[in-house]
Amino acid sequence: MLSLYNTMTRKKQEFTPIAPPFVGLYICGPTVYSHSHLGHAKSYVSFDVLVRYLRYLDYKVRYVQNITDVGHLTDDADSGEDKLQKQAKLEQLEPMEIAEKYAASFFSDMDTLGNQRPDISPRASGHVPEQIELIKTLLEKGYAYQVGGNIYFDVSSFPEYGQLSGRTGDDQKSGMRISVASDKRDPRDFALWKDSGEDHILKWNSPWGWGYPGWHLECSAMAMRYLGETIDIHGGGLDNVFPHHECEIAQSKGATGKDFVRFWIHNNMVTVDGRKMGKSLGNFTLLKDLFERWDPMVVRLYILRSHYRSPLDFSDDGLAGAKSALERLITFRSRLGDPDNGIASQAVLELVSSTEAQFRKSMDDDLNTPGALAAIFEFVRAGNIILEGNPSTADKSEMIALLDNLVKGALGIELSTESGGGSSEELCNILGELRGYLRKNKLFQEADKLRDDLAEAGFSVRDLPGGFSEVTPDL
RNA sequence: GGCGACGUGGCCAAGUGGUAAGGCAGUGGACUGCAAAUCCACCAUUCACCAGUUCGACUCUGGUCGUCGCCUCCA
Repeated sequence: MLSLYNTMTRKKQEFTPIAPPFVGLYICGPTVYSHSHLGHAKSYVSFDVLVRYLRYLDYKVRYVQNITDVGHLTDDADSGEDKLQKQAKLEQLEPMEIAEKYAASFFSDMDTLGNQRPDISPRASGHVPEQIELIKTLLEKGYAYQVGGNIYFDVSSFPEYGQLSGRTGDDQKSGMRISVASDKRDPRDFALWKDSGEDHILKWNSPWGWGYPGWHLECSAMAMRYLGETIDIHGGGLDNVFPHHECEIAQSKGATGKDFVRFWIHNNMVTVDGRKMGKSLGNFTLLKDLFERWDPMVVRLYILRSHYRSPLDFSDDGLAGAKSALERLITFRSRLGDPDNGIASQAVLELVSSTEAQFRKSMDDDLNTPGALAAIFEFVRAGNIILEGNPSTADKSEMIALLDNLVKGALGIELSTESGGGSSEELCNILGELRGYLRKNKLFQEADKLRDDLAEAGFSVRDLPGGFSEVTPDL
């Protein structure tokens, strides 16, 4: 039975959906005004594994993840510049060109990491009517008030505010940097709709004049549109708990009178030298840059080697460790060869089923991927021992199926052996044969020169029994 | 200042009230022409520190120190 840590209750709870086998899942997506960084990778890999594991458990998941393409402000809630508009000015493009460009970049990076696409990727800009409707309802019910062209949510009207984060918003004393907007009744109140003013490019017409929706509103509107008024799971980064998710709850429950979310799931942050990696700190590593130095699956494994609720401190040593670990998995997979039919031996069937049980036990415990990986590595050791004894192809196929199911299926780690494509594979075979020939004729100096040269070019050589050498490209 | 999380071997990282998974790195051995891969063995009497509860705590309670996050857009 899967249990998940619910931020709302601050404990692990058995997960059951409202209407099994269907699960509605909403994850806060990125604001698309720059390329994605490692922080995004950790977040979306974590949630991808949640989706994959739910599907592995045979749930029918609808995975919704928004794209925020309505500019929100660079500063606090009431001043500063629209981020998309700012970037548009910089790149001399339309704001929507910025959104399009970086949304495409985001999807491409996520694909590279092996994340499954969300079932729906709704854009905030495409759901302004829904947001306006939500505001109308909140105004009617007395949860919101209008000041000129601005609409604010009246936090004092919603006593549950603060339940999720344990923060009411009025405990802000010294040390905080908020500058209170003059037209709010209460500093805790937050914008539902903002008057666009003169220089705001992204704007829509509304009953309150030209303007644009508040940041928190889009998630409420889109989540409810596609998943209903009460959704099973809502996730996002830990840094979104307050104020973003707190405000979402207030808006949504205020409007519908129903509980908005049953399970709140939050993943922890990526740090660099112990400091949070963030756009505003300028210490982020772009995924596109990272992928030039590290295989995307190395990055994925690196992320999954720590728990999603723990911070991940980014380091090259860590990546190097993950790379070695991944190579161990890939080597094992390639030793298994191609799958075939047949009945596996009792010993292998037992190994496979105990591995799967161990794997599930860890994953059921709030997606404990480090524990699940430990089960896999124990399996790899046992499997390597079995391979020494020349097992049947049926045995090997059984082990392949397990890897496909757990490592590839549930964790999304691709253990592909061919990365170069057909022609380079053929070339590798020819070079492997050449080294085999040289060794057979005891021309060791020449054979080793070939091996050294290949190593320099990024290929590993392994001598196999039978006089043939295997040449494979490094990760 | 308020709220919250965390502190496990050289590095990373799980974990249970009954005496510490796994990965990386390292050491020794088997295998190899030499390697690589693989296997075997070794690698935390100890889980920040100090009290307390308990027959027994790394795991529960209290305190101390340290690190980090949120309180402003951020995954």
